[in-house]
Amino acid sequence: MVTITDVAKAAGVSTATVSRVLRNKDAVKPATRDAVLSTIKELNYKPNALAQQMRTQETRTVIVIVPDISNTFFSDILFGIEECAQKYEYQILIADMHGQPRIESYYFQAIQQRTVDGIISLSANVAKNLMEQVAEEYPIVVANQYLENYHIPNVTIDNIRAAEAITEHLIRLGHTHIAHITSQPTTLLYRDRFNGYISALAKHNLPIDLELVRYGYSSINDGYEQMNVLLSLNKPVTAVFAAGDVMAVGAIKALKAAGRRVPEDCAVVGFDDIEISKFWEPSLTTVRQPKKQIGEASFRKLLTLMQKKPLTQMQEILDYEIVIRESCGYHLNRQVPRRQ
Amino acid sequence: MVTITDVAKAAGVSTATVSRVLRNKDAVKPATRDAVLSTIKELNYKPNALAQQMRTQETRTVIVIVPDISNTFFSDILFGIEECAQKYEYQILIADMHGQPRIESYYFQAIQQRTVDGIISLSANVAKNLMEQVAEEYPIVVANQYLENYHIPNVTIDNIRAAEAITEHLIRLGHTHIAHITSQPTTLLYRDRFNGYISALAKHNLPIDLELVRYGYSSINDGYEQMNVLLSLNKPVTAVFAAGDVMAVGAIKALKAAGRRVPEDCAVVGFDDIEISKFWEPSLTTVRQPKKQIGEASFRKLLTLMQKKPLTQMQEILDYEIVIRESCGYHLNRQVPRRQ
DNA sequence: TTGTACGCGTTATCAG
DNA sequence: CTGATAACGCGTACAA
Repeated sequence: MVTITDVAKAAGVSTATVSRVLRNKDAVKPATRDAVLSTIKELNYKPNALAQQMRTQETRTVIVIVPDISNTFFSDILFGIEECAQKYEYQILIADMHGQPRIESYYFQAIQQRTVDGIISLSANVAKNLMEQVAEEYPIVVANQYLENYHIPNVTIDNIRAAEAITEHLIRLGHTHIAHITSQPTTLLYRDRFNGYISALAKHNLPIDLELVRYGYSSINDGYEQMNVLLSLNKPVTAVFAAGDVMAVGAIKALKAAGRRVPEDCAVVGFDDIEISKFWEPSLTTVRQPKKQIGEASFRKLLTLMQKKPLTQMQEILDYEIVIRESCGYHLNRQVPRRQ
Repeated sequence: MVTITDVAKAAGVSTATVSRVLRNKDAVKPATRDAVLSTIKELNYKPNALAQQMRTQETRTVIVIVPDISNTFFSDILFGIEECAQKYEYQILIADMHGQPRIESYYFQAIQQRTVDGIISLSANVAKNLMEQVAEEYPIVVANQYLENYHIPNVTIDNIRAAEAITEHLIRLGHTHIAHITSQPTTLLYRDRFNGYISALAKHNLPIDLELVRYGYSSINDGYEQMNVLLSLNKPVTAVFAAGDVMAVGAIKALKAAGRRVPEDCAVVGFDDIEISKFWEPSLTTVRQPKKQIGEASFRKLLTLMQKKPLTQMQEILDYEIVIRESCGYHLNRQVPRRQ
């Protein structure tokens, strides 16, 4: 391995000068600079990043903790993060949790080992004490998710209002018996969406039937199974609000398998607006989260933290948008499905 | 920041002893070990990974270069890599190319900077000279992809035979006019699949019409557009072999949009067996690649390289499997669609 | 069983 | 403009 010392010797200068040429900052006589550059090329010298990082105490690397990278919702957020990071010459590492919370904890340790300068977590499932302790000392931003009573910077949409809005969309279409398929209520995110759903029903004086609220995790299969449970209840449900597009897709499959048409016999709406939603049949009415912007905003927040500048706001709330496609039945020129 | 020296001082021992306790290798008197451990806990000392890596000259980190992480095909391979890496206590970094080849080059540089111990590339789009030069000196494995005349270890299936097999499956179902939607022929992978397709047709004395071979990239939309081109040709096509499931899905959408039933009016088969394929309607007949095993095998190969052990075989060919679902029409109790 | 001392490859400080 | 030299935090001969 060729080091800076080798280059210095070969070029007949000191290592300091080579370093200066490399960092292109301090003044160096053009002649010596050229000499150094040519020997660098000649020896095919590559600076040892490890040594640099150790010396400067910064890695210019940020780790993003992703619950499940195969979900395009997360990869879209990631894209926003990466684009923004590139501008500021930061490198992004991706840590896929594969649903194992201990992986997140692991990376929360990693930052204490100085191998990254900051963390963006799209999960926030770490134990509260570890999270707060680490966040006190190191740059950490939580995106998409957030936690009650935590003092950790985060970026999200207003999940309560968004859930309320899409539920009201169904209500406006005439539905009065709307089911809700959601994920684990231990996650604040899903509690918010649930609350938005309930609040919309209440606002319109619709009956609230908690049996119509079904809890899965977040896979297609979970949506499928919970929809089957709903069907087995034999209740007059004419619409379903799934707290995520992936589960909505599963619900649609279950309905079709049971011989129900979507949206004619039962409307379905989702949440997130992932890539597949517009390709699905029927295409999905859903809440679009500004995924790329969530990514950008969270990186910017993290950058402020890493630069030790003051944070103007702890919590950043971005705008959502209701995307109306086929699965809600909006475009049908007919009445709401009759209750069974 | 608390360093090993701080711990040593506080515990009243030398840094060497602290280091020994940490690495749990050399003999240390139980009493002193306990003392050291308790002060470590007390001071909340975390070893600086950067310094460790610099000292040992290894990072126990491997980078995986992925063309597009939002494609579940790649995330499934990644899963196999990660699982295997964990066993050997290696860390995985994911580098998403977002279709930009220069990102791959960037990471090929990264290894020369010692920030990772090895590279697994699922892309292999780097310039040949850079690739070979780097591979000569550093541990590199190419998976899924491969290159002609390169001396770089790689793991794949036999794409030629697999393509031939699935084309023959269509032929056995009675199809004689089979189109092929594929990706850029600059990629050896797709040339192989094309060759398998041609070879199957030739073997069964079927006419070869190169106008029925359409080139997109690899998105749903590419499949959609190329299928529309095929339709506009007004040729008696009754089956389509798409060189990837994503494009197959696009083709199915185009067929449906044109009012053709799949598989009744036109059969479609894909390649890869990605997650969505079994959920799509109709579910996709395809070639299943052993994604997890590809991941595992490529990590194992890389490990051998990193340990500087001799490689028994440069090229590892894994088994594929034809997965028969709905889209090929195998389960229909009817004749092959009549040609238009 | 433990401590001393050196070096990993850089960058930054301080003289010159 | 350039060169010595001291860190950065750790692991490891070597000595004790």
